[in-house]
Amino acid sequence: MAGRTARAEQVGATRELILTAAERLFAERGVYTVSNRQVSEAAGQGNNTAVGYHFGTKTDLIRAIIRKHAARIEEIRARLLAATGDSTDVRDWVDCLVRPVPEHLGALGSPTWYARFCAQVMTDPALRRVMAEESLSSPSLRQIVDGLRRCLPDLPAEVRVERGDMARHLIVHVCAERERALAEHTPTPRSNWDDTATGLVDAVVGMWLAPVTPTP
Amino acid sequence: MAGRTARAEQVGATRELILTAAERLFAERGVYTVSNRQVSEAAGQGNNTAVGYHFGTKTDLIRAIIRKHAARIEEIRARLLAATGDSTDVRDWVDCLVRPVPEHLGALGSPTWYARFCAQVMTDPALRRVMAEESLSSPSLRQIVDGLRRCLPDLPAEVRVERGDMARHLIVHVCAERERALAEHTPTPRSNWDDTATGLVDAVVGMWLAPVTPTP
DNA sequence: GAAGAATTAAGGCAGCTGATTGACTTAGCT
DNA sequence: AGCTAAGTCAATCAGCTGCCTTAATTCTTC
Repeated sequence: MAGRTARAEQVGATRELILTAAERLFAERGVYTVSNRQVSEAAGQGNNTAVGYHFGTKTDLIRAIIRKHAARIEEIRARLLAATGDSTDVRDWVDCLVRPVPEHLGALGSPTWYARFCAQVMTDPALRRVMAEESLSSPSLRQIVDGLRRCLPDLPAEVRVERGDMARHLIVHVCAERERALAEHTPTPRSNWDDTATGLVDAVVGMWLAPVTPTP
Repeated sequence: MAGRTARAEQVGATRELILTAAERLFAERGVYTVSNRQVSEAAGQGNNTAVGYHFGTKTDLIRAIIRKHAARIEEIRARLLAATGDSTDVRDWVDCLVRPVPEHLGALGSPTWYARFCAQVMTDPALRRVMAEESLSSPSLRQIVDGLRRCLPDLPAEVRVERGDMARHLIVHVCAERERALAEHTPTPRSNWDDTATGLVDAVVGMWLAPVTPTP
């Protein structure tokens, strides 16, 4: 099993090239306007069908991109979760919920494409299922939901899921917006990903603590 | 000019059929997976190229769909704006910002497709420009931004634009989410569009009033 | 070291796309 | 009534798509 280096490494490198090229093209031009051929070419593969060979369909490729980042993000979330313990401060749990994504983007170094990619996948009527499946497989997310529920026992269950959805959308789209601004050299409200996360946490905490107007 | 009825009415009806069919297909299957041909057929036009004839490119068709709804939404916003006057209550201005969209969707009657359509257009790297152009042409939106600024004079300018962006994304995606749930007969957090708007306003007001953590 | 498998390359195929074109139908004007 | 122009239809075009097939290359394993 010592001989797995040479070949397997080459294959892994090719896969990585394809994943990176795909993520970039998808983010910049849109998931549906970019063909598997173009991805293969952009990855430097003379092979027309490199994507098909290594990943299968475009949906499989997208799933692979998500998984690649999910691992890192999950690590960060687990770390923050450990630090939070059994806090009863809403902000601690919102930190766990919000910070992993911008922190991951910051760690990637400029420029990044993943947030714009995610925003598209989350919004597309066909692809949103893929993203949902991959997200649901994270046990740490469930822990955060539980933690928030314990902090806010009086909040009606429907409002909790409503505001959870809002937070999800907010995280992804604010990061995507900043990513786009960076790519286009447009001014951004915050000067780095860490401050972006802070602004996001401020807003999400405010949202979550907001009083609920009763509806008849 | 009295004789404009017969022919012009037919044409207007055909255009309307195409717009409705396109909006529905785009929302359900995705803007890029639906071809102009399929739109023409779904609109009952034996003509392959009805979309091209009446609207031009797909982008032009999308712009026409946006304009069609924008007029109604603008009316509602103007009405709410008049009622708000020169209030100094944040919630009044957030009402003006948030309620037009869900109220418009409610007035359309179930099922609707526009919110899902908008979510896609807003997120796509190429189409987002179209949506931005159409939105910027609304003077009443600028009034609301001004009103909010007067209510929150101590909020840093960057945080104001940041939270304005957040509100924009929240409105569209929460409405899209509810629309999707209605279409799939999945339970929704709120039982009608009016309550959805209330939940959205609660959250956006909380977000806007949230304290700002200083960043070095 | 040679047989064999995995990977990459290259070309070809049917199907669909947007866009153009010309023929046909119908409304509105004189 | 007859002409013009707008609207509708159907066929066609080149270009691109995903997918399949067939070499060529490279590494593994016996």
